[in-house]
Amino acid sequence: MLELYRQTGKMALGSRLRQLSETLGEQAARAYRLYDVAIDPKWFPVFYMLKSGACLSISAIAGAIGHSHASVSKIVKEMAAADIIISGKVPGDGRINQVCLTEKGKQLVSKFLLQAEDVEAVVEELMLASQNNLWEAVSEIEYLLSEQDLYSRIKEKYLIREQNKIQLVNFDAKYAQVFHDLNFEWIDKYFTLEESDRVMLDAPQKTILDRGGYIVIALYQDEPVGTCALIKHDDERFELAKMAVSDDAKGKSIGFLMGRDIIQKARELGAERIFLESNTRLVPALNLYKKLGFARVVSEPSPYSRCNIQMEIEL
Amino acid sequence: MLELYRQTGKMALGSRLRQLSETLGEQAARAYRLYDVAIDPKWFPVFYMLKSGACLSISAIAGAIGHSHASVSKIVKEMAAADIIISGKVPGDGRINQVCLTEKGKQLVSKFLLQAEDVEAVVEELMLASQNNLWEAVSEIEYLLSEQDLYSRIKEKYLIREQNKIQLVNFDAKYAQVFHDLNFEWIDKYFTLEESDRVMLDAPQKTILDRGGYIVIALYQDEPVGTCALIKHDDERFELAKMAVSDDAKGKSIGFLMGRDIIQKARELGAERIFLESNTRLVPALNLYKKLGFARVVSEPSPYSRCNIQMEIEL
DNA sequence: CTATAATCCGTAACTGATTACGTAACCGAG
DNA sequence: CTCGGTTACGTAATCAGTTACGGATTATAG
Repeated sequence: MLELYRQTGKMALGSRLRQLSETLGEQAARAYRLYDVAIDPKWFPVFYMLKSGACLSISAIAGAIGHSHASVSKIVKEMAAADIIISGKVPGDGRINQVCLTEKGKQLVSKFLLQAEDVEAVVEELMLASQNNLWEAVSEIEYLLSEQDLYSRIKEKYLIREQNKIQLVNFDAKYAQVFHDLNFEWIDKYFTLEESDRVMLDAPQKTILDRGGYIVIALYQDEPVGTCALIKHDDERFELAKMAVSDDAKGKSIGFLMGRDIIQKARELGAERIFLESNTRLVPALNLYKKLGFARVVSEPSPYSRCNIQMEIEL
Repeated sequence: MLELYRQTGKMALGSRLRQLSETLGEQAARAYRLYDVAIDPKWFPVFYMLKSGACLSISAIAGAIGHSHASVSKIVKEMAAADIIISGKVPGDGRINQVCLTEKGKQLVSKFLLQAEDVEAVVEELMLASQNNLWEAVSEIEYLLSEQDLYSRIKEKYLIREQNKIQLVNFDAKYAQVFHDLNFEWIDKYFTLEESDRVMLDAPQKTILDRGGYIVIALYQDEPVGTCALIKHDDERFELAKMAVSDDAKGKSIGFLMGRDIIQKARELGAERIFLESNTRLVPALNLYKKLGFARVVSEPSPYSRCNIQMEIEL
């Protein structure tokens, strides 16, 4: 088993912890039988919460010991059957099931504390004999995870890996079909294609590039999955348009990368500002534009009927 | 929850580890969904064992990954249903179910390794950010427990606690009944009471103490639970006899403590050796005598018919 | 050579937790 | 004062493992 851990590496941390906790639990359970305290080890956390004599509600206990309320509910039922605790409604709030130790339960407390003391001492000795304190190590990891959870830490690595799969390349005749299809797809999905769309999608070379514009194609694992165009209106004023990403490749920041590239290109071409036209229905797109630095402006009506918002960025 | 741990102390180590491992497992599972590797996280250990392309038996895998064979059997069934592995009989041994990756399974390996790499990196970073390395801490604890398990470590503490509940006191008239009953009980259980027994049990003062002997009574939580007598035969030669411990109090080394006390007393009385008579059926008793330093001797036949062995210790 | 023990595996039942869901009680705004 | 939303709780189903048991096959001892 140690051999497995050597092979799998730290990925197996979770299952290794589980295994250790099981070993500990099992051996501790054996040891508890030495002391004649008739408490099932799984009752311990609940017992601990009540040992001072206070009465608590099911969910208060659950919250304190980090179990679900359902779990506490079951444990409480068992302990009540063993006559260690008594539970019942409390006048103040009819929903609450209040749980208290019985006399028998209170008598167990001192015995319980003795065995707790012994276990505590043993664990303490194990820690002292270690270079790395397990208890502290767990605390530290818990703290680190509270700052940023494991999921988002892994996701960061994942995103870096994904970004390396993305390449931005210049438009080329071989991407003409993709340029058409990706844009047709989303326009057709949300709106209806207009004549000006058709012209541009059919002949990007003539309508965009030959007029001093620029088109970037995003490749994901060498497959074209995104397009974005920079259309020249005059020497200072360019338009960002025809931003499209295939559904399969959404969520990989491809739009952001293309947008950044377009802005960079506009600067090179000597533009002073870029504007774009969009629709308030396209919330994710608007967020992307905002992230890229575009701000809303009011200006002349668009040639496209689908557009009800304009944004602009000063370079 | 952290509050609970502060209260319960290290006793909760096991459940704390379990909780951490659950958090890790759950978040990792979420993260794994990012990568499109259609492997259930619980399959990972099995997958890891097979990833090199080797074929293994169910129990070989179970042994290597530290699961029960039943668990591996279930996982293998699931993985086979997902077409990741294939299992079947092997000519050599008809009992064995050999498990191998399918082509589809083999294709998953490289993808799997990528995600493993990311998780590995994240966990590694967590460790580096900690003062106490969790991974190493677990290793150290596992090593310490392999030397002496948690159970026997706790038992040691328990025994010390128990020994403090044991007191040895001199015989007194108020213990006459106990002296009689405890000895009667065990003699009657294994053998039949003889006349010489009866005399001694009925009148220990006259037959033992007044003739220069000694009787020790062991108290457990202030209740008499053990007796042992030192009978004077002549100035140099004493006999250890009437060693009895109540069934309730067995397993607490009470016999050993009384024996040691008797030997000490014999030294004080100027004895040169102590002998005892017993029966080979009483194996635990013989072990105790050996532990006290007695060695087997052959000598004159005993006045008690139940005795078939003599032991002696030189002082 | 045969009887017994050991090994390998699968199924079933159990365990200690969880999530899902339904019900009853409470709360706050109209 | 009632009506939707929230809270407290219990029951049921689920989950990932376990132990228990039994059947088939192999190894071993007499």
